[in-house]
Amino acid sequence: MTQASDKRTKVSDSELRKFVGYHLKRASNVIQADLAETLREFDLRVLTFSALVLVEENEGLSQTQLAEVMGMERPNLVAIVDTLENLGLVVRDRDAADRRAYELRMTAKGTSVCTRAKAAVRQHEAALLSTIDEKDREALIALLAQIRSITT
Amino acid sequence: MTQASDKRTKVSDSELRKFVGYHLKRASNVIQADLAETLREFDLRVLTFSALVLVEENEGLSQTQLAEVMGMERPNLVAIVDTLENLGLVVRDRDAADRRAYELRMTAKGTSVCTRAKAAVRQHEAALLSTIDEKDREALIALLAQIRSITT
DNA sequence: TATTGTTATACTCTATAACTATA
DNA sequence: TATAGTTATAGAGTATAACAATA
Repeated sequence: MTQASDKRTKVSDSELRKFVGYHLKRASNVIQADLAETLREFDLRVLTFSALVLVEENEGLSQTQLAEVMGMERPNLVAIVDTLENLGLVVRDRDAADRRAYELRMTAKGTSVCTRAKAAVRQHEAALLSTIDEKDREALIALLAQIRSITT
Repeated sequence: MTQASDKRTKVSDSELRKFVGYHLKRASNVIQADLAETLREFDLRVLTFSALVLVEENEGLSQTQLAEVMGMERPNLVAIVDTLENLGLVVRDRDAADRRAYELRMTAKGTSVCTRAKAAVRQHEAALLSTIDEKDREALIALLAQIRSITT
């Protein structure tokens, strides 16, 4: 029997659809999966890409600062910075004023990869969200930013 | 030195904020964390809660059907159904017509827990999103559903 | 042959506790 | 003592390959 059983009319998720969290997670999964695929050609994951963009925009910041702005714990950042350093995209400079800390800086290659990766992500996201007009996209971002800013 | 260094003006994420995926992930993290906390008193995680609600709405469905509607691979569902069965919330009934498959059914306890958990989630979500009016919340859900439906 | 459920496995993301070296 | 980075570890979520039982 290759086809579905007769009793298998259809599976409904209408109860779950009442919850914003359900929609949020499913939508996030779609975008994250596309994002991960887009970044693969640069040997970047979503988190290493985010970290790279943040270092570029805030050169010299410490790992503690990076962890804070990324909303994650410091230990989880070590492997991310290790990866970026091993790829030759970022360097750890000892902070002369506080020798416990590092100042994270871009390499020339890091800046180049960052620019190209951002362009690729912009392009893929635009294609993926092409059915949503500019006004709705801005409204969506505003609502998501509002949710994110909830302290809990 | 307890306070921040002078050079630490502020860390900016304005570059990342250009991407919908960034906002989506951060917002999703906030809601999922609250959801997980809400479900803890019922010994449920986000995925076991989702599965429980889906079994209640579609009694007799198979694990393959459940995996499909949840958007995940079959192997990952085994532990979820195991957990629900161990909690006494769901039972695996052998399908008489196809003895390879199970029909997933609610227990009385499962129905009771499901009803109370859904109420708790509704309540926590309403409180969390209280600053977003009904119209915006519906617009948000519509946009998220549209993104989710992208096949990729 | 193909499908259902399963085991084994691996990768990613997230979190906490405890260590080291500096401050 | 307190902080920056680190190690070790654990819990979740997700994915693929391969197997036994059944179709």
